[in-house]
Amino acid sequence: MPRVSKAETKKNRGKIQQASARLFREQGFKVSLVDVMSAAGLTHGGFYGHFRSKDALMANACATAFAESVERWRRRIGGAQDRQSAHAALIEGYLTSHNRESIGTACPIAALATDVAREAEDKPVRKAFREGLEQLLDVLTEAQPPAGVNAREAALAELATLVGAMVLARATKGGGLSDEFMNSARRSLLEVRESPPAASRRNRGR
Amino acid sequence: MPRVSKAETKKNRGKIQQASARLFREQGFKVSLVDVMSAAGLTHGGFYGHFRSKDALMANACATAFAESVERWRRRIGGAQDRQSAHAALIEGYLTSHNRESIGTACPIAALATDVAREAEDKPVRKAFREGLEQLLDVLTEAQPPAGVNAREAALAELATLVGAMVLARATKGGGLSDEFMNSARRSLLEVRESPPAASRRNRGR
DNA sequence: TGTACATCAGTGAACGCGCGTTCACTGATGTAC
DNA sequence: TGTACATCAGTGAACGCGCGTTCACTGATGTAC
Repeated sequence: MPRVSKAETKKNRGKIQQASARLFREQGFKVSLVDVMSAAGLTHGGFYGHFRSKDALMANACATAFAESVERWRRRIGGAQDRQSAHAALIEGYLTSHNRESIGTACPIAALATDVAREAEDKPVRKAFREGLEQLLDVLTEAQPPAGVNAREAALAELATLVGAMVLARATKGGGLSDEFMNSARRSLLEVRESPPAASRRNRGR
Repeated sequence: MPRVSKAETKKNRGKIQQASARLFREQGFKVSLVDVMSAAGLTHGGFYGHFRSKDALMANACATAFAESVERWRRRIGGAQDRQSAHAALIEGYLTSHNRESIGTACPIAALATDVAREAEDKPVRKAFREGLEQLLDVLTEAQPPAGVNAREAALAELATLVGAMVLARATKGGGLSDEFMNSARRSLLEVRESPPAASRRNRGR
């Protein structure tokens, strides 16, 4: 069993990344290395052949999870006709019950932001998280309808609403409150910017 | 040292509640009972004279933290002249750098929602969290300016934005992004509902 | 009010368990000839 | 292409440590007389 081919080793590293990206999102960074390695189909002793420490894995798992999400978000706005529908696609794609249940494959911000906030500021996971977050923020900024003066400013507030609604929907899962959060947030985000703005409504008699 | 008076016992219980409400918010439920008891000025063995289990303490700490917050929110809207300024007082009181730093005494939703979501649905902490959240939601609903059709619906989306912005501001603390989240969320929440609505702006020539 | 004693709040050692990390070992892989 | 052997990816036991929970013990408190 020991001494596996280079291709196999690379595959094993990928399995550890995938397993940790999923398990950390699902259960937080408290997941043990034994559990991560076991989910990757390996024994725990080999871990340090792939990563320097658990801290390093946490950062790597963050980057892996964000890469997935960025790709998914880009695919969503890529399939839209204009910015308005790209914007709606991101919001409607985010606030789904599927994302609420499948924490291990969904947004790393909603899953890990609180855990990251508790890590010391010099830990590598904080940098990986910030960089990934900036990328998702860029996608959301690009998808802002042109009405707003400052697209980044609007995207920042929207991201807060999206993440907050998802976190609250998960914490209240099991009661009606959970759906209420997702529906209210979705309506609030779509109505404000997507309905004809007041200025043009004033001109509708023209 | 052992066998303390009944008044002292009650005080000790209060110290455990305060210590756990603070430490759980700061570091999550992973804080050990040794650390909680030590922060309360006691040794760990005596814990089970006050609470049945760590699960019971988690629920109790949640309730304690929410009680504090509800009182604070009610005080804020109580000091306001009308609903519009009560609404602004809640938002401006929430999105402060003081609340961002002082996690142990700030909003239990922003501090614990993700941890609560990871607990099994039959754990007592989930019920305590849901009940506390409903109370804060009620205060925010009462403070909604009368413009909106559905005050609860508006409050749900606003709470998502508030909690999301705080969670994101904490996770990105140390960079400029952190302030950006708080400022964007504050402006977004105040401008939408507090600026004169389009209808009345159209009538300003009257 | 004073005395005798049962109660029980808090102590600290101990329990079985799981954690992150280290390390001697194994044997298939990859390389040098 | 075939052979000999050094390399090193993965294994599993072990390390010191901290966890939630239990429990025998202590001695001041609270009560019965």
